[in-house]
Amino acid sequence: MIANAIEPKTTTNPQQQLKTVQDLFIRRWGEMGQTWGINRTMGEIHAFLYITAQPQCTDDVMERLNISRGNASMSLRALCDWGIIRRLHKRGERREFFESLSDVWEIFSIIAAERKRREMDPVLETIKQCQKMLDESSLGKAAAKQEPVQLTRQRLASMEEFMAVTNKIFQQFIGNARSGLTRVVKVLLKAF
Amino acid sequence: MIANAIEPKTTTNPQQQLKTVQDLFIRRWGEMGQTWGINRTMGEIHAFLYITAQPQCTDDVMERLNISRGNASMSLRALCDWGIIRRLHKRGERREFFESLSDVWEIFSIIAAERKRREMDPVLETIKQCQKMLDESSLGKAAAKQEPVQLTRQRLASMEEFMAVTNKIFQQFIGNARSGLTRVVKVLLKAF
DNA sequence: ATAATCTTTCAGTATCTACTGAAAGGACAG
DNA sequence: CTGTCCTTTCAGTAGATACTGAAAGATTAT
Repeated sequence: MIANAIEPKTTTNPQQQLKTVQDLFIRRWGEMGQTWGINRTMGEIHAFLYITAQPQCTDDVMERLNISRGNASMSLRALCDWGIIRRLHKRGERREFFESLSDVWEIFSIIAAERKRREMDPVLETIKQCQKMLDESSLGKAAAKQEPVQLTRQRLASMEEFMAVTNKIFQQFIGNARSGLTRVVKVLLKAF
Repeated sequence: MIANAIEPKTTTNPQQQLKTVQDLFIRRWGEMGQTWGINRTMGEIHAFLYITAQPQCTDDVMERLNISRGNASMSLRALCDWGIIRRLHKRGERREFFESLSDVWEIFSIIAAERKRREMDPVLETIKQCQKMLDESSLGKAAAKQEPVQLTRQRLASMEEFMAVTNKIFQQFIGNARSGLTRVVKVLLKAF
């Protein structure tokens, strides 16, 4: 509230500067969100809650990001469903507030887990199904030996191996969310 | 070409079965592609080239996936630009053929590298810029100590640490594409 | 040169996704 | 119960993205 009167080094006031910085972050985070299964607006809302590090209500969000009430409501709910922000009731306040999880690693881990479930798991399942449909007992011995079948089976096998291994990495990461990223990385960096 | 005449175990013929299996894989891979910065059609084309493991020409792609010439042409070019499929000239053939990279780990590594470049790098840069705009020399000592500023600076710092570390992991993975995933994973699995 | 074969481009269109604003739905206060 | 304050829902619309098909551009054969 109190403007810093004697401060020759800057021309813009600190309040304004803080807002500018936050907006910078918000915009970038929103862009990034788009490619993470979270759309721009959801990304921006999350960024706003994260970067301010203070509970905000629906109107705060609407004002800051210039979005409609409906959009704010739906996006906030979606973020709650993801689990990367939380509802918060303030004593004596009628309206609801929202805050972001503070632990970045936890946030990332939640998103990673969801993406694994929605994207990788179905592919792995499909690959297994495909392999069954191409084995000898399904096709017959002679047919199973034809070149096109063999080639496809090989490709399926390589892909399965890759996915299985990637899945394990994900699980390790997700499972170790609490211990932070540092440990994982130390191990990795030492190994190479 | 030669149908397997005496094969009591299956009712559908092997050719048909192979196609069905491939289509299953193609559809799933296409869906997954959407969330990887590659749209459904591009994903499907890549899946088709990968799973058949044989060079295919533009008309093959159009026919198999029921898409227009224009779409096929543009998507194939985009996949070439990504570097996950390659053009291939056949002796005495006028038209061009395409084939997928065969090494899954290499494919993944190319995509990961591109995503890091397009998504993570800009965010890291923005964070650094934000931090500069909030340090004492920009805001003045008194202003820099205000609570909202402190909170934002903390959040920026946590995020930077996280991103820096994630970046390193990516680089390790990308840099070790040739050696395969297995090595990375063995290290990880042992560590926990 | 002309024709034949294949590829690329792009304006127009279809399809999908995100957003708005107004109306309906709680929840609490008096 | 009635009014106030806040949230949610959703039909309609705006905006973004993907796709088509036809025309123009290349390349090789004759």
